[in-house]
Amino acid sequence: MISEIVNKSMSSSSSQQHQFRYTQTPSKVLHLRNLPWECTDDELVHLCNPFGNIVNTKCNVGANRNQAFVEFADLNQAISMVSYYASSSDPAQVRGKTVYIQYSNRHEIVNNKSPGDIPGNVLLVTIEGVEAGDVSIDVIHLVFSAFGFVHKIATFEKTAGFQALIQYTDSDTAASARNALDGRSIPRYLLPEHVGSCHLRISYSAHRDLNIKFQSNRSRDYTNPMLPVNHTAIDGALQPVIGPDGKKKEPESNVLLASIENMQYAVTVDVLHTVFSSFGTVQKIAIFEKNGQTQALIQYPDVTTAAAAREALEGHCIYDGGYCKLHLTYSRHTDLNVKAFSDKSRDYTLPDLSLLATQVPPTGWQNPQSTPMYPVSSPAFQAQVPGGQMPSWDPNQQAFRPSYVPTPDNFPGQTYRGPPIPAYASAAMPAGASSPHAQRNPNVHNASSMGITQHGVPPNVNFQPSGPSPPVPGSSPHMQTNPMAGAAPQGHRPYYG
DNA sequence: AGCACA
Repeated sequence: MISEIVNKSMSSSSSQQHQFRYTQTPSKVLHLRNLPWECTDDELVHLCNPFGNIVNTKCNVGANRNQAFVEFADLNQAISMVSYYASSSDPAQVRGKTVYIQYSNRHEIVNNKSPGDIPGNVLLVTIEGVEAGDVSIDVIHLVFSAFGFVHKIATFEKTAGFQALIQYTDSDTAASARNALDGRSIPRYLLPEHVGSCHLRISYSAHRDLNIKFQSNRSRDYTNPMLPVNHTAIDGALQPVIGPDGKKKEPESNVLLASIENMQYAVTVDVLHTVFSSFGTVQKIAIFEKNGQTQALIQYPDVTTAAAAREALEGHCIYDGGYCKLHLTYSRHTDLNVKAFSDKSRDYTLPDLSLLATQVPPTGWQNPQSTPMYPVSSPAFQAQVPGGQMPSWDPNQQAFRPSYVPTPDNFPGQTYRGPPIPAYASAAMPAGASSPHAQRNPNVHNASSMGITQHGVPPNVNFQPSGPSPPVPGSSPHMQTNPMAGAAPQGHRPYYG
């Protein structure tokens, strides 16, 4: 007995713990633990209200969501509750669980509720890591119907990403869906193959009743089957097409979505422009991060060009050695809204005054099949694109780039490990000739010797558009013909697991 | 059963 006490006092030698255990100064904020994880604010209020006015609560706190804080208007009210249960024979309970109450070590509940935490019958769901086209409204409906009747769904795209408003009958249903799905992932088999993980972030919407005008591919009202159908939205070019194999195919688009795997090297707007310009005029480029993976949207003037680029580049690596492997799909977008000139985006369609003075008139891409799809010699690859194609903005023409100052530091030293040889002429370069080790000498930074002062072309651009000739197997050690081939088995993860 | 969160 005595030794126990001694041990305890010794083990709790830290002043923190000591204070915790013995000198809890009263606070009008109470800390409640051992709550059921389903505990609601209402239940907290119900429990604490008899002792005073509750001005704030914070529920479902902690890793197990089994703690809470309650703030009384007055310190004496908190004291009365603590002392009541300190001497009471029957303990405080929520849903039959004994709740342990003590003074919090803080004196107010701060930031109790962001708007999204105020319960309601409408959920705001952010689907991370996907584009709007990746998750159909039917999939969303399926997933969220598991918790109750879904009245309405409206989807939209915001800066936060692809979002959906899900309307349930009541906030209890909404809460159960939120509790079950927040942070979880939509099962892989319900998603297109190129989608990696896609986590749901769920908060409450302030909406009570969504105003759905049409049944369309972006909104549904399941309570009103008579609602007019927006056929253009449903049947339009954006509607997924079922391929001959019965699998969903994304509709073609003039905008490609590139997911870049194995991003060993920075992939800049310039690099992408270089790569994708081999197939036609690149109008706009936007680079962004989705779930830690770099993606880019590349806009061509027409679907045909985009299709040619996709066909040729799919599965290929920008850099030798399996680095920066491209996975291309069609985007839902048809016209990107990008900053004209930033490090993550470019709009090549805008007139550049400094360019117009000296610019060669742009010539449209004529026949991608009849000419080599990529320049044959590396240094001035940009200028040598056959067909007279001249982008309205040429990264190699420094004189025409008033606001663009190359910053070599953009390449972290440890990744910029070699001469920026845009070995774009894969045909002229035997597979394996460019061994990664030979090329990535950390001491070689002879960018300018290549005639390419633009920093955006990292080492050894050993790009191998297939075009007329098939890809060379084994040219990149890590290259898989089908990038998804190895991923399929583990793609099936347990439902919401 | 043991202190949140931007």
